[in-house]
Amino acid sequence: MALSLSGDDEEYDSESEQQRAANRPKPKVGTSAAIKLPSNRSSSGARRRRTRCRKCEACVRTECGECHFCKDMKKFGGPGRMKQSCIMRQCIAPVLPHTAVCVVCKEAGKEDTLEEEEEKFNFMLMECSICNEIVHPNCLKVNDASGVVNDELPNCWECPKCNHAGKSGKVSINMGPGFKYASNLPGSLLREQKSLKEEGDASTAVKRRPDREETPRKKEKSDDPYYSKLLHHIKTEEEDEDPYEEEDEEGRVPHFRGGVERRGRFGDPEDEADERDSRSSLLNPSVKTPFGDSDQSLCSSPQAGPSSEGGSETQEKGPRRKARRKRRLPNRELSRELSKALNQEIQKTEDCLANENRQPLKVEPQTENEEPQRLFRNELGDQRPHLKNKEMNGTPWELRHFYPSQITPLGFNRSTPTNRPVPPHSPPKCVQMERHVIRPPPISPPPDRLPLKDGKSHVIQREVWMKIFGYLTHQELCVCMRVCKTWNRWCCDKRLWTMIDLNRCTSITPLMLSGIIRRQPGSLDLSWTNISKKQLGWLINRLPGLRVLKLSGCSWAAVSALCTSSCPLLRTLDVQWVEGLKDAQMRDLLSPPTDNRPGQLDNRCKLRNVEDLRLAGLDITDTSLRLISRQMPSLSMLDLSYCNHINDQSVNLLTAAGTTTRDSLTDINLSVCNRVTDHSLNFFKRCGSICQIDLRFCKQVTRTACERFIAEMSVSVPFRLKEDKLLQKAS
DNA sequence: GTGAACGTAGGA
DNA sequence: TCCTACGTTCAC
Repeated sequence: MALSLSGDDEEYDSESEQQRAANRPKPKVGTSAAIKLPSNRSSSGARRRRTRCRKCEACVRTECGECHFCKDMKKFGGPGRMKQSCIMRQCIAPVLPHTAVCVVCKEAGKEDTLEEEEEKFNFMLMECSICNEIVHPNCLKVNDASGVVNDELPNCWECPKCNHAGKSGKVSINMGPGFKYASNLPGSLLREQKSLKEEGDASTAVKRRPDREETPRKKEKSDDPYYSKLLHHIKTEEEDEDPYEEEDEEGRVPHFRGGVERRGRFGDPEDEADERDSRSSLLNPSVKTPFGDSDQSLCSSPQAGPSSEGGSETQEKGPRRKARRKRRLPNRELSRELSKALNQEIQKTEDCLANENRQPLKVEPQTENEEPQRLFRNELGDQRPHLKNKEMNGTPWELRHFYPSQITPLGFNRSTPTNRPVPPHSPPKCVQMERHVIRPPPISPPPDRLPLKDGKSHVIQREVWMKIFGYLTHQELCVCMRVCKTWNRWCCDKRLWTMIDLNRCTSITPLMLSGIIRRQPGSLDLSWTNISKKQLGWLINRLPGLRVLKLSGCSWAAVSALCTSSCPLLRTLDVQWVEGLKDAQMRDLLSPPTDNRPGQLDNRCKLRNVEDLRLAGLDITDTSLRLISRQMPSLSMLDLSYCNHINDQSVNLLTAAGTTTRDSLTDINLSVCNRVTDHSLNFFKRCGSICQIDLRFCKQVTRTACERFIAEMSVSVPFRLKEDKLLQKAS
């Protein structure tokens, strides 16, 4: 028995009840939270709590003061009930406490006193993720077995005894060292499938064992010195991560990731499509079409994860989809490729992590057909009427497709309206991810140099490689990630992922979400995706450093996640063409966060630091503009194009005396606002910082008025007409 | 299913 | 002794 806490639990229950009665406001029934550590720690014992390494990037950061947990802290005015570390300070490599000792010799780790790497390993404390026993490997007298080192978590392995006995790490699904705040992950997003627990241990034990033996991260202690193994990484990597070998493995997990997809990028597209079709037919005759087109493959395919939501578009029949594909824009293709590659890479990372942590990522279906069928039944349930035939904001969809392609205002990275992806009706139902911690990435993922086959290291240092990687596109980075483990780690460096663009990716999967968190981008483009409210809320709460968020074309249901979450550093918010976003919703968006803890009051606008706000195509009126001018003192760029309710009075509001926007606005886009007239130009004369006024396609604005504006402003600020009715400050 | 709450381990 | 925060439970 790996974790036989039952006895302790019973004993502790009564005790903790008494304690709680005194401490908790509301008496609760049940067991206490913490595990009582037995005085004599043995193999039957509870796990040692881990503590900060105090060295990693996260540990040396200061608290952000803005995240969920910071806000709870007393020092930030919170009640201090949650007692959790700042999201930004989640230690990347939590270590055993200083008080930990070897269960055999009762001594602490002694690796610091040794020079030889192999000796270091033998005398460092290693905690078994299965039996929790902490020992010096040297103190073990088991010669015919091997320990499996988890190189993601310091001092963690599966001890030779457990490994030899064939015990699996499954028992530590929620208990394993380093699995911090796993329970804080929304279960519907990141969770091992419920059935995982319910399904028979016997069957999973039988299954998982071979999986574990194939894990690329595994290191056998036995005869090979540990660190010489590390130095031979590159060799191991090449063997372990052979693409074709992996392909075999992927074939067994068809609903998560298909090897054909990856290979497809190197081969003939038509052949690949055929092969996908045939393979998918083999895998699941009922799920044929999604494989037939590459834009499906990006992430809403069964490979991309069972939570692939919605996507009625993705369920369309092959020929029709192929025809449409040819009309698509190159950036869309790129975006698809990227999301596909990202998804693959993320899945790979998840697989590795799951293996490292000895946790099953998923339960393989009993038959190959089983899981995909279930998935698609789930997805097909809800299909919204296609919005292409609808009108929004009084502008026919056809026109909305037409105009933006002609108008590309300078300084505004406008997303063009397109077919809105079908949003998820409900949070993912059958997500299969283990409850491992999603930690922010280290700034400089180890090792420092690329290990070579001959045991030496490559002459080029990591930082030089990083500079080279810096020239690659994300798509290319995803390819590099498949080269070897070291490159996989290095390419995950968040410096290479400051911007993540999933624009028009029709399905956002949990794997993608965790990949995003791991990369901690400063800029995230989720425009025209079917991200759900829960997913978005989960993301925002874990991206405290997010500065640019693009959600154009998403549903208000999803965007409303911004109402309850806080993104203090957000500078750019793009909510163009968000369906259902009107004045009432803007009010919710601009009101103080609703997730304040009791006793904690933050009346400041969640979006108070936004400088660039994109509201094109929304049915908003002066009511929203009043709020904006009050709540966004730093707003300098405002896109109100295609807002048919915007008129001269709106401009008057934004530029009125006493408003912050009067002085902060530098760029304003009012193109295709048909109620705006020449009179608005008079109001803009009051703006001290205005540099660009876009009035293109405003029917009631005349060129004469623009020229008059330029003439009158020339005394103080020289303007010019860059295009018809596009006024720009002359530099 | 989810995340707030909390006992207490561990460090200063 | 005080503070931080890990790892757990359980109310919602």
